[in-house]
Amino acid sequence: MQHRSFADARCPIARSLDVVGEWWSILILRDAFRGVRRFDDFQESLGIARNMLSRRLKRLVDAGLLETRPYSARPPRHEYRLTDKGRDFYPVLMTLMDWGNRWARRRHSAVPLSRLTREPLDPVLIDRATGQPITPATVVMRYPGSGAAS
Amino acid sequence: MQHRSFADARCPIARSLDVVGEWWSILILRDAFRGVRRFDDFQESLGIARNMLSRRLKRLVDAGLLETRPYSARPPRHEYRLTDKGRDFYPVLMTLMDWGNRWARRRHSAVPLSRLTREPLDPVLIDRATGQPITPATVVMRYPGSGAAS
DNA sequence: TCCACTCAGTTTCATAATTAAACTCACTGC
DNA sequence: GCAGTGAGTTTAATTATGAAACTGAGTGGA
Repeated sequence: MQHRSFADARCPIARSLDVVGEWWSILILRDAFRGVRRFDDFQESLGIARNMLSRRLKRLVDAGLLETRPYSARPPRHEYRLTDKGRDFYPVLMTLMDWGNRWARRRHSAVPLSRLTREPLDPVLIDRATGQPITPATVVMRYPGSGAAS
Repeated sequence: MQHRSFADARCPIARSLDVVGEWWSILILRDAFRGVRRFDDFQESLGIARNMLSRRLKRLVDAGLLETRPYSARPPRHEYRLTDKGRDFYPVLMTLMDWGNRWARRRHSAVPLSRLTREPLDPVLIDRATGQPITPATVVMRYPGSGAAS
């Protein structure tokens, strides 16, 4: 039982997609951030086929974004929880959410608010060191063999 | 010729994935940001099957992230270019890239640098209004029916 | 003891998506 | 003419996905 791979080891985007690029994986992570932990709850929340859910969870656990934790010994039951690696995926979900709210708007949509101000969030990506916004114009890529290009 | 849909219209993440969640779509956008514009160049760069590339490009054009532009009338030829909607997808690619570089590291990997300092970027998501970092702890979601939850 | 129920899957089979390779079509340049 | 280019389609074989039924360890009640 393989999963497809984009296999361009030099590209960090391709490597990320190797782990989360399959159908459902990102929505499973979204649910995990919402607090969903159990097999049947994921299944009902997503409407995913049970065998697919089983595979995706396995993959996410193998990749280290989720971990299983027993919450009952008798009967033996466990739940799926985000690891640090999984929690660190949050910015991807937020930028996806923001893009969806900006460009694929619907009348009724979930909106992220600042916990402080209760105002809708306006997420911006900046560089921690310089404070500069990160845009195609402010970034150069450095590829394995030295140099730099846009 | 349908494409699958997650169909949860209230979730902006699901709506985004409706457009870019299929295999290859995100890597096509990545290549577009790198400057790739022509069918055969995408095909060679990605190693994608030509009929799949054709479908994905069509979908991305229909969804408004790419547009076709003739660059020669005789012979009739066109290229694919990012629209504003497509360019606005950049933060998703950057957060994916950052996650990949942090958690799926390889010896030789492309790394984004600040154009100013030529130092590796350390992308952080902040709220434009408050300047606060955006993390699960600083966000509450507002769902269509009023209230708020984590 | 028997029966119904829960959770977390697995199995089976039908349907849909993806791939590789070959083919099309409108040109150009020799 | 004839080979070559760019941008795709078509076809047939391979994979992935989905729906529904089934499994297995255990609980709780009659």
